[in-house]
Amino acid sequence: MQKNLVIVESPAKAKTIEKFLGKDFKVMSSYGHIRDLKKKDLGVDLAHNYKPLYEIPADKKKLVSELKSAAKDADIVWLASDEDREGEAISWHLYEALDLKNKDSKRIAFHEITKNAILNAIENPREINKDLVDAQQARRVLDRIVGFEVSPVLWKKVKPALSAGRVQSVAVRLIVEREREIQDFKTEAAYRIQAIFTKEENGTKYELKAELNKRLKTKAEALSLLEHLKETNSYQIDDIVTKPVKKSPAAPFTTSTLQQEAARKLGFSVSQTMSVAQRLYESGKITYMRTDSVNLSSLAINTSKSEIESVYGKEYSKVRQFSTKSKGAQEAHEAIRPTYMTDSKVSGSAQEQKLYDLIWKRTIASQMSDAELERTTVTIDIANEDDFKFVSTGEVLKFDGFLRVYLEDTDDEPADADEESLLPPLHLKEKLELKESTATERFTQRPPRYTEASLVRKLEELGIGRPSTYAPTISTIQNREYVEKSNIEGVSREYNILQLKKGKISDSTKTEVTGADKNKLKPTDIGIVVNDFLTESFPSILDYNFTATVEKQFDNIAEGQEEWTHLIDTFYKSFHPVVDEVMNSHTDHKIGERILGTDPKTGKQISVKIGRFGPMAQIGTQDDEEKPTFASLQKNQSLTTITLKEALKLFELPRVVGEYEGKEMQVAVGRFGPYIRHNSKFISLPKGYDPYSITEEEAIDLIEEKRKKDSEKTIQIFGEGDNEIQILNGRYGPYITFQKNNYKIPKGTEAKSLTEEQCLEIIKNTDNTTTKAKRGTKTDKKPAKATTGKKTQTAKKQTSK
DNA sequence: CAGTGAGCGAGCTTCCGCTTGACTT
Repeated sequence: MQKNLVIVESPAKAKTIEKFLGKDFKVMSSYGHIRDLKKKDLGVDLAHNYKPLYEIPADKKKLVSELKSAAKDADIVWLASDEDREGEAISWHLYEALDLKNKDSKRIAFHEITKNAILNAIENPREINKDLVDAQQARRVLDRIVGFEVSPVLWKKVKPALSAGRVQSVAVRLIVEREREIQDFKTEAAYRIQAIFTKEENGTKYELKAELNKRLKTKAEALSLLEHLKETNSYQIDDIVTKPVKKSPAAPFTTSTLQQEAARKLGFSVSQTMSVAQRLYESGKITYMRTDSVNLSSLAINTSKSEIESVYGKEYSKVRQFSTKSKGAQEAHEAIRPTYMTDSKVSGSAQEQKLYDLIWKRTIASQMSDAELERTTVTIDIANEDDFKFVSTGEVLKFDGFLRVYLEDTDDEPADADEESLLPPLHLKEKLELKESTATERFTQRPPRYTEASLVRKLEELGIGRPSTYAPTISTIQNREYVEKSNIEGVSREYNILQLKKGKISDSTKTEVTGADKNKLKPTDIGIVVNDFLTESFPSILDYNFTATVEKQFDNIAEGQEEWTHLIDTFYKSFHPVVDEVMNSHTDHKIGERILGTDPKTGKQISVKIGRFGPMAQIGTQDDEEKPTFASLQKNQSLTTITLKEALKLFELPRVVGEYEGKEMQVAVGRFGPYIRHNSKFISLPKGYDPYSITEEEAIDLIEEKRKKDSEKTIQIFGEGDNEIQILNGRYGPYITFQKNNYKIPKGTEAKSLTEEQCLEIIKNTDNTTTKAKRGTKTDKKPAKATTGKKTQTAKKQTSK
């Protein structure tokens, strides 16, 4: 019907653009890429100069045929995907897949979604930039070759179904190396000397807090200083310096900075931030949320300016243009900002409102004046002492500027620096009285573990990964069980305090908790083993600069200075032989194996390594006549640190603790912790019970307790065996369970009064296709917990035998 | 949902970057 077909990447964008263009234009969306390398095998024809073998993925077939027929009907097809490497490739794939050779098709691009920008783009169409497309093909093919050649090496050498890649493997490396730094970190103690001085002026008493200009290494030094203070007790203000300080607002949000601030200020996970932002974007409240640009459109700058001037006054406004400094940024979009700067609040869920508020404030603040402070530094001289002085600083806010709206948080661990505050009136050469002085033993801080958001920041800094992949990458390395979010309990540590007060020096000890961590990324044994293997075998790929180096070469291709196949050829010729060599290299021990010693009972070798189901210990070797025996490591144990004694203990389980009702009670540790098995039922051991020492009586009590709880859970039971219908009390209220399916009880129905017939009715009326479909997708998808994958594997094995 | 695990078979797993979807016990 319409003469013109415009194709953009995102449906939300299509909707807005259609409004601007009027009825001669139909706007459709490609939903990102429409073609990709073959899903199976390498997808690159090595024998024919690395020809990429493209296919339309199954879930895109319908869309592509719709686009194709719409293109057929149109006079002109406008390819309006983003103006970056990936966007250019999307246009080219559309051109090829929709068969636009004999059609009038034009490539256009716009950075802002405004009527002017779009009309301007339509007046200035161009050809598809094949060099840029080739740069994308090089990127795509390189990633495929790396991923699909290195992963199989891991399957063979470490464990099936593992993965390696240009981005994920480096992300894991960062986390492993940080953990090593933490392990190797040696804390150093030093004494921090603080003092409180007093003075009087016009009948008012003032206090002044100050700190010694140096920390003292030993207790003896600290003590001798306090002794000196006690003896001389004479202090005078030596210097007062006041200077203005300016603070400037941070740039508007990119994907990465939004993820960081939402984590710090709102406690959102990286993926949570993205899905909330997606909803805000789809409802037209914010601009696109996957961007590496800090640029604001002139419209946004102007509306911010008038908003600031009307709400806060002219002196709060300062127009700023930010420039992107992150490596490899492609800047196809604007920064993340509110669509309408005049809306300081929006409707929606609590999360949406909070995230929007953050985005609004950050954007507004970025267009506001600097905050102006006055910082005063006072130096206090100690009589008969040349090396040491006390120093006190105070800050006065002269003009709040952008601070009125927004201050960026930092990731730094809470430092023990005092908050800088207002100083009392002070004069040069003035004498002060010492009220007290305290020497506190302080320790250097170990490096922090990465959070999801700080890992994203590091990856961005290294130019690794893209806004659209930060969240998925973090999921991948956790799904593969290379890293996990851990809660680490701290240990308590003593520290020493010396205090001079009223002419006496006291010495006391206090304790503090140190090393605790919550929700931080920590490598697993598999992560450590895989990382060490990869960094040794493929050092160039694991190099932190690998991406940055190849990005430069992609740029050369984009500028037409190099053939993309030439780059890939050079890479492959040096890379592939290494893969072959590593794959075929024979080692007499498995990757990551540690030999701990010999079993005192049998004299056989005890070792630990990664097995098919994760880290395990084993007695004996495959060369022994008898088969070796195995035991999984427990959750809190690690391949790298487990001792012979701890390993031997693992083989004491499962253990029979006794009998109850004529059936054995067996204790063991499973995936969900220690449990008792009795009459083929499982009962978890609550905290405080040790599977190695639990007694028969304790076990019986726990079984009885569990039975009591279960009976409270059950409301009614009908039938028996396969026809058993249970009405249970669940987390979300009562529900019916029948043949391993759960059914909702209609609102307003009393669960207790249901009859068997009514239950069957509910079961019959529940749309079974949806529950089945749900189950289908669940197994199709990546196993959320690794168990589904393992289950099918073992099941297959058994049937084949 | 808690067991498993060292060699005949057969075939599976895997990358990075663009996009959104359909779900609730």
